[in-house]
Amino acid sequence: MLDRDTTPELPPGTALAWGATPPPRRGPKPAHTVAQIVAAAVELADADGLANASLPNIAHEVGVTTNALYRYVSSKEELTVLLADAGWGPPPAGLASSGDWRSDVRRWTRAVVERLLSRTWLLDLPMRGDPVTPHRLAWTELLLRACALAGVGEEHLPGCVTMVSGFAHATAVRLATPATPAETAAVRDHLAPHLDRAGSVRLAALVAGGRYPATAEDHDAFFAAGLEPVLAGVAGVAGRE
Amino acid sequence: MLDRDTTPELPPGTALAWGATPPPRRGPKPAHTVAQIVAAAVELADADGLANASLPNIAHEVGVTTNALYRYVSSKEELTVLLADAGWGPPPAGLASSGDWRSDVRRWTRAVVERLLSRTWLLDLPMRGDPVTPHRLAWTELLLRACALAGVGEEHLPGCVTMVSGFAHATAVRLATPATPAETAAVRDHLAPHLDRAGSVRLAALVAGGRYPATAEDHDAFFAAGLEPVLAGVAGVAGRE
DNA sequence: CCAGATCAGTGTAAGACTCTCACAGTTTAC
DNA sequence: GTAAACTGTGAGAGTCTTACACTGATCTGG
Repeated sequence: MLDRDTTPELPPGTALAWGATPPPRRGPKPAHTVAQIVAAAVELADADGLANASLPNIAHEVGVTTNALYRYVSSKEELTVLLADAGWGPPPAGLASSGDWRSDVRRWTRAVVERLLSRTWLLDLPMRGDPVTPHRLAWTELLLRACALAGVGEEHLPGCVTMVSGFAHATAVRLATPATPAETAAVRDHLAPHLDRAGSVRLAALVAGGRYPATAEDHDAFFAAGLEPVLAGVAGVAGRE
Repeated sequence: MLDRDTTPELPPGTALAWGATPPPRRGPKPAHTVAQIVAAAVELADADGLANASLPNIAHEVGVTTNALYRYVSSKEELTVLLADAGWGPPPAGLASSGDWRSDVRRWTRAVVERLLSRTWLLDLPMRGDPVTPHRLAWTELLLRACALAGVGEEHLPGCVTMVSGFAHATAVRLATPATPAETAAVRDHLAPHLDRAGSVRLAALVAGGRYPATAEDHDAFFAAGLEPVLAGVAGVAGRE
């Protein structure tokens, strides 16, 4: 039972994520650090998915007993928060503003999708509330700047952030499980009669047109086409301030 | 090991979700149905979150042994797919088109957010790929119609759907854990110095202005403000066909 | 038409996991 | 030297899943 929580009002893990280090205390010095533990967890998740980042596995990787981890982290939930922030990591250096807000938003969204697709276990992490950890906030800050550069006013900034990041997340979710051609065909054949019967004319048209679900090939096309309404949305609230 | 899978190419649970019933077979008739099991799971999740919908709990609720469930469902994953579709349920009847596409999109988005906030365990379900279950597709069909009514062309329909539903999902995620005033204040006080030090001027301004994170009071304002760029985005790709 | 082989539904039991807590031993700082 | 903290051992209450025996209903062969 970890008792070093200096600010119990904060969501779990928040203080630790910002590098809060309690003042030196009495007993023997810790043989490891929270950063080491989180790094091990990231490695395990990268290797074999989120379920692989279990406390026993992490402990084995670090070289301690499962229980020793509870000296560094008060619960699995807290470690999950740290894992999420570490999994996102800092935004790529190339995301600095180019002066063209459309390019900024486009590159930001692409970077998010790429990160989520290269670390699909980030999609499995339970997320609630607003991001309050350093890396995730760094990503948000960049998006905020891009929107502000476009001329979006204060009252529409949160909305634009929610729209753009929501689109990025939804795109990653859709592309995260690349369907094999056989699967796609099976789904199509299975769905078509049901859709007709249910009167889902729009869906039926998309399925018949092969646009739904998107196959792995047209990742880029899907992304680019989806980005257009997003950019139009930002521009829409930016113009009429 | 359930062997009744008629179309193994389909994602797990898909066939069952559409009510696939294998032809009558030899042994004793099942004492229960998949629908009963899923209903019990929904009830448990509604009562105490997704973790409460465990196989032992579901089995207890239904009145059988844990293992008997494996005669109806081949794995927990498959049951999770069914649980997701049942949790969404059919879209409310009031979502039929009003003739005004803006109203349609607005009401659709609001309905999604409301459903997600009244069943926050839907946010905990692992989601990948495109929805292929009946209720979720019914929701999508309605959104597609609203976008088509706005004049969005075929090539932009998937993008608009992704944008709008992504926004709805992201909004629900942000509002799902209502922060107490004390928590909000604690986060604010804790974050402010870090943001200044990191040069996150935009975030610092939002935090200082009290707009970030949103408190429980301004759910509606947050939602309404966020919806504006979304509607502008749909309008943006609808006009220039 | 009836007997019996065949398979499905169920219960009991057990395996390999998970996260968490309690206790004793050891090490460090006050 | 005392008090506190790190670590290991042990254990408990869960999770999902598989294997095996038993009962019961259907289909097949005579």
